[in-house]
Amino acid sequence: MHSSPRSAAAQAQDALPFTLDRHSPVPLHHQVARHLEAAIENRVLAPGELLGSEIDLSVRLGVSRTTARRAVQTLVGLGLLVRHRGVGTQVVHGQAARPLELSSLYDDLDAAGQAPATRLLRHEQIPAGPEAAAALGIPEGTEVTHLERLRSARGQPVARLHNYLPTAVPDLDAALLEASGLYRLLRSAGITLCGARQTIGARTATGEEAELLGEPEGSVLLTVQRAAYDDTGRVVEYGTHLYRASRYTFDFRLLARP
Amino acid sequence: MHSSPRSAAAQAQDALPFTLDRHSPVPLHHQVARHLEAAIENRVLAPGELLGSEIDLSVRLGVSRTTARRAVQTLVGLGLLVRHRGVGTQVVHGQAARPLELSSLYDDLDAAGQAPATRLLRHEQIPAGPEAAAALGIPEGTEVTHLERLRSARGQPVARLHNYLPTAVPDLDAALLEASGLYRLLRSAGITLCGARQTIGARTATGEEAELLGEPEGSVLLTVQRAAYDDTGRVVEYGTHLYRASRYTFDFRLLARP
DNA sequence: CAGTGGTCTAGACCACGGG
DNA sequence: CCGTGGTCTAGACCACTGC
Repeated sequence: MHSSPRSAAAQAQDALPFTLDRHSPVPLHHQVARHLEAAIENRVLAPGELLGSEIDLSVRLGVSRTTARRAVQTLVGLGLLVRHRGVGTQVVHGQAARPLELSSLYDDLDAAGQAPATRLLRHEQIPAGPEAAAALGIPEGTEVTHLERLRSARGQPVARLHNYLPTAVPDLDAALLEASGLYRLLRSAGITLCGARQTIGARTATGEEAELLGEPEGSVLLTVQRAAYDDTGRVVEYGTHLYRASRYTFDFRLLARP
Repeated sequence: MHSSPRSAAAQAQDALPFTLDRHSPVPLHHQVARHLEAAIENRVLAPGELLGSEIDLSVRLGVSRTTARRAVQTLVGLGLLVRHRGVGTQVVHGQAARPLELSSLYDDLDAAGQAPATRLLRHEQIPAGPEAAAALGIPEGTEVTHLERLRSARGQPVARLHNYLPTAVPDLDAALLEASGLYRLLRSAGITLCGARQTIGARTATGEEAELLGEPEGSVLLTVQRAAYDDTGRVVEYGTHLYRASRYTFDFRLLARP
């Protein structure tokens, strides 16, 4: 580590002359983490490269070791850095392993340039059936908001979406629902989703389903039931969806238990 | 919070008279987290119940606030506790939202009492094909270990599993492979998986696949491709699997990005 | 206003890994 | 051996909540 004239770690740190704003409302450790993340993203810090020690980092940034360490910890949690006791901290090899996201189909398609579109087939208040009631944790027959939507990408139907919301969400009109994803609208309404339980299966399509999705009868569908909850653990949305298996697959990441 | 004669929070804390072993190799914050988790699991701390403040907790346990806070933080990360500034920390409502695990099918079935069994159909060293090579990040034609297994539950076939390993794993014999899950064996061999990228789709079965799985030809299968990587981001296993959709669904949790 | 969680500091000791 | 990350402490100030 003391190879002359200067160690690789010291050189790596020289490439990080970013400044911190101590009067910003954004926490110091978060500022540090953001800058480190950007450096890794831009390959300023190459995969496998050793960062300087936490002590060095804290001294150079003028923060306590605890704060520097917390920033590093964040990136370790994101899978961008790896720490080895007695060795040091290095940028992870291979493609970064970003953690799982609670994805919105609309946003996913949008990000992939698939030109998503939505047709609102139903928007009503109905008494909750047994399945939706159980998933939402409310008594059967309670009034819930029910949505049925047909999602297309590049002009072709991809999915039929059924959603049940236990609370009436204001400002949830057809125009908005056809122009954006439901999760984005819920967030705008002040409902922050924290996670979801999800079940994926597959079966053949009924005649009605096949016609709606533009598939031959008996073709293969992916089925999804998803219950999304907020940060208090309350289920705020339950959906049961069908995807054309010929045009869609689920792609996501798993994290091992620590 | 100062209702006489004693606050609910104080009562809740009285139910946690656990002792800490300061000479144990297991960290204090982890001991605290384990005990808190058990208390929540056993409903000693009821959902929605307020814990005492972090200061109280640290004083009662005789640790610093930082240590107590770290334990609480762990459980917040696990989705068991929720914190609100100015209010306090409370046990999450509804069913606990345990985070996602990198599951082993064998262990999942075992835990569900489904009496899993494995038949080893193939175990060989072969040159990597284009798909496996790309997934493993190695040149095409490199020698890899290839496994083909048939997984059953309660005597009925459930899945056909193909696995590719870039390194020859010693002690990977038929007896072990038929008596346990692959991930458990890899862990025993010192390979610790950290996460995985996964794609789930569906299609109909070919005649050969249908026969192997005991399904009629043309029945629906769930398809899974999974690349598992270790803590350095290197892919250490690639698998492509088929599941009988009539007998299996994927059940897992998603966490929203923070 | 008092109490809460959120952040930050400047120290300390330990366990591990490499030279 | 020394440097690393892993843990822990005792204090401090702030922003937010509810009364």
